[in-house]
Amino acid sequence: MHRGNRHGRSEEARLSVLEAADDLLVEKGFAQLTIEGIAQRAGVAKQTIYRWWSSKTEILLDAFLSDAAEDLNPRGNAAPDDVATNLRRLAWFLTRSDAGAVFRALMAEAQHDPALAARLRTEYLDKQKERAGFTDGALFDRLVGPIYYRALVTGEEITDRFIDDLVTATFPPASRA
Amino acid sequence: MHRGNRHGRSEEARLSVLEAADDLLVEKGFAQLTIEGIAQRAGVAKQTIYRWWSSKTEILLDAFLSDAAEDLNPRGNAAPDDVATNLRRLAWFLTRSDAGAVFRALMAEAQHDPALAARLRTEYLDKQKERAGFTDGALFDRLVGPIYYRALVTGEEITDRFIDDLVTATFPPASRA
Amino acid sequence: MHRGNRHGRSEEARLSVLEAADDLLVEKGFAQLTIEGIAQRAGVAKQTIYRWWSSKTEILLDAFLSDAAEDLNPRGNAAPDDVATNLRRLAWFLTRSDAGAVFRALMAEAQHDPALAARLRTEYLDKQKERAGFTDGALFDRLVGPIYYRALVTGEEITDRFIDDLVTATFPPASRA
Amino acid sequence: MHRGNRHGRSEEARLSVLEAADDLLVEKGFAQLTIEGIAQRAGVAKQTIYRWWSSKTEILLDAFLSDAAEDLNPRGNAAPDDVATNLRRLAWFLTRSDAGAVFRALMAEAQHDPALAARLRTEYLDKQKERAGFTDGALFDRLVGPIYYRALVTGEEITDRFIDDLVTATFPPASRA
DNA sequence: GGCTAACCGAGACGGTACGTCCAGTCTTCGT
DNA sequence: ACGAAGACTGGACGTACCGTCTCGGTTAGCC
Repeated sequence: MHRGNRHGRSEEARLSVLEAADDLLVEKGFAQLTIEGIAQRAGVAKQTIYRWWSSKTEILLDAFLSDAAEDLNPRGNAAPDDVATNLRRLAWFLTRSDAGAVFRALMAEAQHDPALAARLRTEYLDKQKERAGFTDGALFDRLVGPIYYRALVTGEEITDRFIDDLVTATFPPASRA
Repeated sequence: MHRGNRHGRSEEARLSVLEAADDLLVEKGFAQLTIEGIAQRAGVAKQTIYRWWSSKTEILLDAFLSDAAEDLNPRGNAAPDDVATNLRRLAWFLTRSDAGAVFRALMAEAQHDPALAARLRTEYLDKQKERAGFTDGALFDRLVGPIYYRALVTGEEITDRFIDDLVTATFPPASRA
Repeated sequence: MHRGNRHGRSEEARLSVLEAADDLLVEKGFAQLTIEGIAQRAGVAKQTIYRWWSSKTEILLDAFLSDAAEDLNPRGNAAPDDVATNLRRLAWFLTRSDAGAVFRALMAEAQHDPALAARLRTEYLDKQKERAGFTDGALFDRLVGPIYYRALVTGEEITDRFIDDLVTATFPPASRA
Repeated sequence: MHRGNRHGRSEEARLSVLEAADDLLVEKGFAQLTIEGIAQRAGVAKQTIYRWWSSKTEILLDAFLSDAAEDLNPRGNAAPDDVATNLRRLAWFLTRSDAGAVFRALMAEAQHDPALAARLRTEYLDKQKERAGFTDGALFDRLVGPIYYRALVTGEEITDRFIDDLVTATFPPASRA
């Protein structure tokens, strides 16, 4: 593995930064996450971080997009059973996974960082919607909205029952026949 | 109003801190909001702030709870028409009002501050649900979840059409008769 | 001893900074002397240093002027015997004392720092000349110049013989009678 | 001129480094002179500098010795008239020439760099003394010392009058006859 | 005339210190 | 007793250079 030459950046440094950022976020939380801490944990000079990223959120976004997106690939289609399964996966992702912790931190920062908000939407949320196979955006929002609401806002547990009721109410049995 | 006295805290100082915090949040965003900045704008010593609040989020929470909660009082009851009206008010609050900006910032911080999250829930969200007159929490979440989702996550516009469809889907006409 | 209050600066902090700077200069030399190192050795925050001094040379000048000037008070008058004694003291100061090490460092910096050069002249050199009781500046320079030259430039030892010859040549015996 | 060969270093690179160092010293002063700056100005890679010089002072010394020494060749011998002329040339060199600026910077660094001090003495000062034709070192020092003193220490102007008095005092008319 | 060694430029790397900013604590004075 | 003022320790910020390194390109001189 090369480190510092005219071919450009060191992949080794890049990966250890992303991993360190991920780990430290989960360990100490966003507020206690510092560039200096990441550099130290990654065994990398601060300047190397500033050369390639402009802020800690950008590091997290990078880490999130590269190692988390695929975990979340919805499968199946918009049929109710598949929908329920995918919503359960979404709930697990948002509330239980490490990548979800990173996502919550990014979502939080996006509240006062429009550029980050835009990147999160185009590079993650929009792709989620596409992969889920929904043509009706409002319908999609009525399904995932309550999940995000509990995960990000109330913190209330997202039970299977909650998801089943949500799917049933959105696709009433009467309309299935 | 008294300043430097033996009669307890200065109401004048308290109000000018809350106002300064509110203003600076809207002007410069959460990240650029500092205790020192608030103290300077409010014409108050830093120590005075630390004596009564423990962090900038607590100042914001104080400001939010005292001057924004009442704006949001739902009216009417859980009947569909009132529900739609209240959801429209909620959407306006979250996306258009200054208090909404404070709320988004607080929500963001709550992602990595469990104490703040708890206070936001007990002192704001729970009361909202109560005042809205919903006995079924899951039903309430299916209604407001999509609103919060668009306001906090996707940033997509919350149109009247979106709200009407949401209400209609949640209370299908068939079930009204 | 007070530390940080509205009466102004902490004398304790001031003195420990000056002492730390002096010590570190002698121990490690000017190039290895850093503000961070001084702060650490003095048990003081970097900001406290930057609040009162603008550079490491200013700290050294402060230390030099306060603790070294009096050591050098010339005594007697411009009579040859007193002159020789005072020149010996000057030679010892420049080449052997800790304060002399600080002075050499300051002289060095003054080569590319006109403000420092000016302060050194007005606050130290001029006073030296005055205290020595010389009315003829050129005469004074012919006496001390060779001492400084050996101390700062050639590093050659300044022997008693060298000083005696210097005084004899400057005040020829013929002129004494 | 070649770049990339197996016959040793590029004269082109060497000269442009020396010139860049000289120029930058005069322009920005010793403290602001950096290896990176020299490399950039000279259009040369940093590594090329580190391959041939070990520090910025070594570059300056190289530049100084190669382009300044000859300017200073004393002429004539130790006779009073020649001496005065040579002292005037020395004063001009130290206070007015670009090479003098480099020399002052080197002298300054030599205060805390014994190796540099040694090289300056053997490769410049000793040769000066030899070329001046003085057998009595102390006598030489009594002549040049006051010049260096004013140039390096007090910054006071070195007038023709000052030099004439210096020579007269050192070689009293009575002793000439 | 292709090979190859020596030197070149470029520039990324791990580090250290810079000078600044803000956090949170403390002490004193004035009201 | 409280508020204003402001100095203090502490620590992260983002920047500038340090000195080291690896790489690809150029150019002799040799086979």
